[in-house]
Amino acid sequence: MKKFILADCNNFYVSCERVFNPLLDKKPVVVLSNNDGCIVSRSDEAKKLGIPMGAPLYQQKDVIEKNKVSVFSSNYQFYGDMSDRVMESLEMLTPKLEIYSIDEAFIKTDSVSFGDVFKDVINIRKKIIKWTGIPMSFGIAPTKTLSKIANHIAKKRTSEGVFDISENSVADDIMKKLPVEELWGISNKWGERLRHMGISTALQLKNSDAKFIRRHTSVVLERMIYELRGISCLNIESIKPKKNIMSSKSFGAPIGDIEPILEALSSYTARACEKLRKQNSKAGGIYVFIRTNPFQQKKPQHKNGYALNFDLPTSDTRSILHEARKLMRGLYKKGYKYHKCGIILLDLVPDSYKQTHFFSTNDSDEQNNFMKIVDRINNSMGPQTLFYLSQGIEKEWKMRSKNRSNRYTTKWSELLEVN
DNA sequence: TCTGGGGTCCTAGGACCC
DNA sequence: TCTGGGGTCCTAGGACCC
Repeated sequence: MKKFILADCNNFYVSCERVFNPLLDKKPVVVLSNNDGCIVSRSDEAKKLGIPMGAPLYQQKDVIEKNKVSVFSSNYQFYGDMSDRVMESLEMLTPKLEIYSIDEAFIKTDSVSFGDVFKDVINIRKKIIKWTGIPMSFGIAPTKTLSKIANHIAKKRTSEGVFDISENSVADDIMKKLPVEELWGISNKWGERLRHMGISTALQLKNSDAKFIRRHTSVVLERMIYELRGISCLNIESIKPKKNIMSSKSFGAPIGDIEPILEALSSYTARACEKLRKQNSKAGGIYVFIRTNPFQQKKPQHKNGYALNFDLPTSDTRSILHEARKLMRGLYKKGYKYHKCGIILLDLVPDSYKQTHFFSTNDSDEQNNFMKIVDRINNSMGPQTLFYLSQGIEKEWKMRSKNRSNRYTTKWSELLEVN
């Protein structure tokens, strides 16, 4: 019998912080998004205080101060490295793995007996904690969608962190009480439409007419119905190169002048190009955008974006920088306080892709070698060892990050000290 | 004062062709 | 007074995820 298992790290960013700082155990802890804007990870204790997921930090100041909640700025270098450790461990212990996000992976197994899978998973969970320090939950089911539900139950209702929802009656019992919006792939908007159609629980969706739903909504929901019935429509996906690569950030403070905006854009562009070369791709075009703060509707609003296709796909930071900055000069308007800008690399192709352009005189080998050297230096000596002057040196646009923990696992200078 | 960043997939509708 | 129909491809935008 084929099974899907969803393995999910509990409160991942908080758990990472706790690995190197055990004093945080059993205490309320939250981790913030970029720019210290929103709360994106909460310990169980913080959840109990009623701090919602995604809430802006400033709205929770009172409850945080009153309850002495520990607050951390995001530390993605650190979390990314911890994620690698967890995923590599899972890969060693399981037959087939799809890494779905920084803290989640689907496992597919063809094991025969139900009892064995459960016991195996309990053991896997123990090993991951021992090797990495990160607690995980596992949901076992005949389809991906059901494994999501099982995982949810594993987190909420079990002490061993593993739940199997393969038994039909068990599944129905749980789905009867599960609001339709809590399903993987359904959110407020769709939930509302379904409720208008008289469907408010997962069980009702499972038992509704798939063809009717397809006609009135979309193929996505039709597939979901089959998945809820235990008929697998979504398989394990192998690692694919990204189709788009984005880099964007809101500024540490609103900016009116174009120069710092161009610097910020240059930095994001350099970052995006690094990611591009890391997955051995070239970009066929770019989209550059800029906007004011949409939360401040009383102030003048401006939002603009523009796409450009290259003559030939490229991964050379220098030429992409040049085009991106040119686009930005066209997008920017004087008189606004801008809040965020960014770039998306589009139409990615493998870098082996060669097509000579009739008028092109580019020596692309020379370009590739130059970029390879830059990447190698930055990889071995640390990010930003080499950077482009257009990224600026003062960096007044730089994001806020008041309470970042050490990059314990990726920086020699920030190793944990034991006294 | 302060509201994340980075992705994917699907659909509708326009452009274009014969 | 009358002005085709059917197919494909592409793009923008919506919705969703973590």
